[in-house]
Amino acid sequence: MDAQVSTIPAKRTQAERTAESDNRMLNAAITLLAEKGAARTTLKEVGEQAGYSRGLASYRFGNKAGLFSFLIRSVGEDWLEELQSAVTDKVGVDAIASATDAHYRFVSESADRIRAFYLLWFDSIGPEPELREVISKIHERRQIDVANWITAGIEAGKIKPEVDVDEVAGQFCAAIIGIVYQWLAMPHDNEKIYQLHEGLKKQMQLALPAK
Amino acid sequence: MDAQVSTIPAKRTQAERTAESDNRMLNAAITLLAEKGAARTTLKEVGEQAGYSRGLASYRFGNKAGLFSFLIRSVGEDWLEELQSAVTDKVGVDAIASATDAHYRFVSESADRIRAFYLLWFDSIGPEPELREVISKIHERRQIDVANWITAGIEAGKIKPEVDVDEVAGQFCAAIIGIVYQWLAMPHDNEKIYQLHEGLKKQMQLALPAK
DNA sequence: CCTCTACTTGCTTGTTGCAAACAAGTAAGT
DNA sequence: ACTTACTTGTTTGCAACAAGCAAGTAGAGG
Repeated sequence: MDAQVSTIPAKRTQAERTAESDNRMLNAAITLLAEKGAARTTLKEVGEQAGYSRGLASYRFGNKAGLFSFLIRSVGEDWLEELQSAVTDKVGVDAIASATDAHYRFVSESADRIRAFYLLWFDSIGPEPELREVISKIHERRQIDVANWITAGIEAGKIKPEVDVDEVAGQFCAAIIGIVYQWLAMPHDNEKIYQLHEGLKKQMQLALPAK
Repeated sequence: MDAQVSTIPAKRTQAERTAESDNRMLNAAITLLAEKGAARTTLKEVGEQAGYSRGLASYRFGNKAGLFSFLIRSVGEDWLEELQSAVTDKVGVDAIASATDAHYRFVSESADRIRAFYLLWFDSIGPEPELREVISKIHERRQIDVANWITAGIEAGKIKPEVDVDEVAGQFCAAIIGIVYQWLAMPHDNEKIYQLHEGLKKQMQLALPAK
């Protein structure tokens, strides 16, 4: 039931203690989410699987939404950066193609982190405002990133300046969400997920014609 | 708390009784779902708001998943037909444009039915197999409908025969899901939802070039 | 510089309330 | 009479909170 013990320095500062318990619980939550979904993941199990008591997750995060928003924040930051760094200094269609490829790679290697993250993403819609705000922020930032890639492409003279940047960026983000949905709904059908990413790249080429 | 009483014929057949309680509970569930989301909707409230006892929803549907899959089945059937009937006998890009317009219309009039339906749609991903099957069927059927519109367009000589029908159909369905996500996530921002539907129509025109 | 003591903070255990699920009963229709 | 719709009683399990215990921190007297 319990996890790694490894080297316990016997004497740790309070900050180290919480940092470790936070981390352990985060990992436990990710595993449980990927395994059983949000509804069937209990705070009790999170605490226990992290090697603590049934009550710790409750105590630390207040409630399920607290834990989940902590998770989204942690994973979300990394995730945005990972996508950005896949793009490096590319612009326009190239940037979007690289991001799409990277997205497919991450998703098809099926890391529990990503799965848990997107699960919460979908779990949080509906009129529960607790996670909504955190997630909205990530959506905004993602769409801004995409819009910037496009405008950079225009400024580099690689894309017709007439295109409606925000519209295409919105279209791209919506399509990614749709693809992720399919991925979560049918995790086995990798072929389809690949096809959807490829198709999206083609679509973006059409939507962002060269000058 | 309780709803319409209207004309109670005092003497009803058993079939009529269940039909009515089913209906009342369905409506109660739709209202509650749209109001509080899936997690906070309780079987107890569904029964009581429908004008029955706290236990009836449990008894009738077995469990939450039972109620939800009943709801998805009921609403899903109508919903597919409504979309199909908006297309009537159009083919190709026209059919897709009509369906997209209809989708926008339904969504922006914000009927609780549609909202509850799509809420469950997103709620059901993750490793809970109970609703997955029902929803997968609807996805399949929707994608087949779209593919048929496209092939009909090809056969009518309005679309280049080289297009990958399944790929474009998949792309369209994914995009719709992404749009619905945005709609549920930010119900106020109607302008954006309109823009996304319009953008999707444009994208489809590009993806389905005339012969 | 040590260390004893007061305190703060991390974590656990006890308890309450509520919903899901099921069982057993009552009432309405056949 | 008996079958089917519905209700009420009961169990189980989780979330949420409160109160207590234990580990770590700081500050004054030696």
